[in-house]
Amino acid sequence: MTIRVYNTMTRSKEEFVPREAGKVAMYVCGPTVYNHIHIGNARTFLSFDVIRRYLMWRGFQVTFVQNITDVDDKIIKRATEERRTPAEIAETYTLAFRSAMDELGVLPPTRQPFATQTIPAMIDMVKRLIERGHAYVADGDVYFSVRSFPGYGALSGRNIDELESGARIDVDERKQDPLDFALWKSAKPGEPHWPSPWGEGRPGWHLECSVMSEGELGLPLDIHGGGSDLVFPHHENERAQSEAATGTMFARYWLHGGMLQINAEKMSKSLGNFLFLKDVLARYPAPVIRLLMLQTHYRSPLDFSDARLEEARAALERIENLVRNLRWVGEREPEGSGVPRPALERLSSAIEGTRAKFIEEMDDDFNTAAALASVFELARTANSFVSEHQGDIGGVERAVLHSAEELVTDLLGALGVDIAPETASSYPPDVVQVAAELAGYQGSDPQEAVRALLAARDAARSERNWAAADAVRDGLEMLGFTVEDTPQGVRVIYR
RNA sequence: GGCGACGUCGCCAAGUGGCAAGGCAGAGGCCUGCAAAGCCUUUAUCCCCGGUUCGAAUCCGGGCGUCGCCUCCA
Repeated sequence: MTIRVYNTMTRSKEEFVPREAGKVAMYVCGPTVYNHIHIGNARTFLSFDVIRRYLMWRGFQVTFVQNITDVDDKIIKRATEERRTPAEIAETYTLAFRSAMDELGVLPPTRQPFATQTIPAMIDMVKRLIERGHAYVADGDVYFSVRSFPGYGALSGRNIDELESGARIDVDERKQDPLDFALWKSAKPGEPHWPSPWGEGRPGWHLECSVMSEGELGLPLDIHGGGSDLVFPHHENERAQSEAATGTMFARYWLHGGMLQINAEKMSKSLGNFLFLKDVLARYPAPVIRLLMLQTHYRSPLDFSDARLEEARAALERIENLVRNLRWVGEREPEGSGVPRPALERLSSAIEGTRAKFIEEMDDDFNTAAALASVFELARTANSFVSEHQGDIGGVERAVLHSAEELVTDLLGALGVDIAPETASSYPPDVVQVAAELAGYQGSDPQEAVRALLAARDAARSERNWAAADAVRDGLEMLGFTVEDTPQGVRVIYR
């Protein structure tokens, strides 16, 4: 079985064959650290986190490199506004970025180079481009000559002449062609600067990704990823620089994620309709946000809203309940005499079928929505099995149900969704007080207190004293517990 | 103006030639002392018009609508 990916370069799905068997060299454009990242940035990083995790799950050794762009016009602008140095701005938002990614559950990159620590290699690439006739110096600036690179436009599907006629490009006298872009910019007073053969200056956008990806991974990269708004000009220019400088293919597969929208419009800082990731994380747990993203294919536009977050929350609960139900059955002593063989075999084959379907869908350009559907179908099958046969669960059945539980957590884990285990250790201390009032509990241990409350409720129920029983349940629910009476007895969930 | 993507149930969404996945929400029912969880039942000639085909949501042409890129953008 092979994995197929949609390659922007060829506009088609292709079989994924890495340059070295079993290993994947992956580069995803990281943030320019001039502000907190927004939920649209987060979508892209989440999409590539899922791709990376899935490739790992499928047995590839993935080297994942993501840059931090810590020198840029926007950082300088922000620094001026806040009367801080660009380095301070960059540091502040680098730390914010890392902690937000961590909270979102995005795996840290294998390596995360900084643009400012790669300046000599950038200067070196600019030199190579000048030597090869792909760049020229003008007044302390260095420009890349797009006409010197025959494949320019191939990635984004445009040609130079059309771009020029469409032109909203500022005409700069120093450029030989309006589409030429800066490799090196001479520094104005007060701007960060580094010495170079062309005078004090700083690198242009695009250059850092070319240099860092090559430096960390070597060429060609297997996967180069980013949001679809980076296709032009950023990735087009990166590719032109790198291939012109090295004569080697830059990236084997170009993957681009769809835009996140709010009210059917792209969210962007310039439109002012953006949400910071940190603010969304303050209201919804990371797995809810991740599940919302997973329910749409990574290349499609995704409309983001509170309503969709609520839906995702409910959908995640369905999966969590499934796992909880399976664990609950698995932890009981098997008492039943067994389930008819055909029913058990249907369950077993559903479990195997789910794994196969999940892999088939994910192998097809990371179709997370369809892969998730296979898990939901298993939920129905396993839940009905339990509800139909709950009195007959024996050792064999228990083992099969346990394998279903393991499969669900494994598959969701492959997508980066951790199904939270029950954490009995973190019961709130207030429960002791409630237990003292309602159950005459004398001790100080929250877990014992809960047990005492449940025993008191049980006693009340057997006397058909519903008021007393419900008082216990209400007391527990006020503290965040959910009390459920199952055919196997009462269980309590704390979240 | 140029290039590109998309239009599938009330909402979200998968599905690129052969009986239209899944999630959320709604309705009815089962289970329960009541709940919770769960189960069952229930809602789609796939934007419109033509064409190709034995057969089209899926391919082709036209129309309408939405969005993205072309300028910093994930």
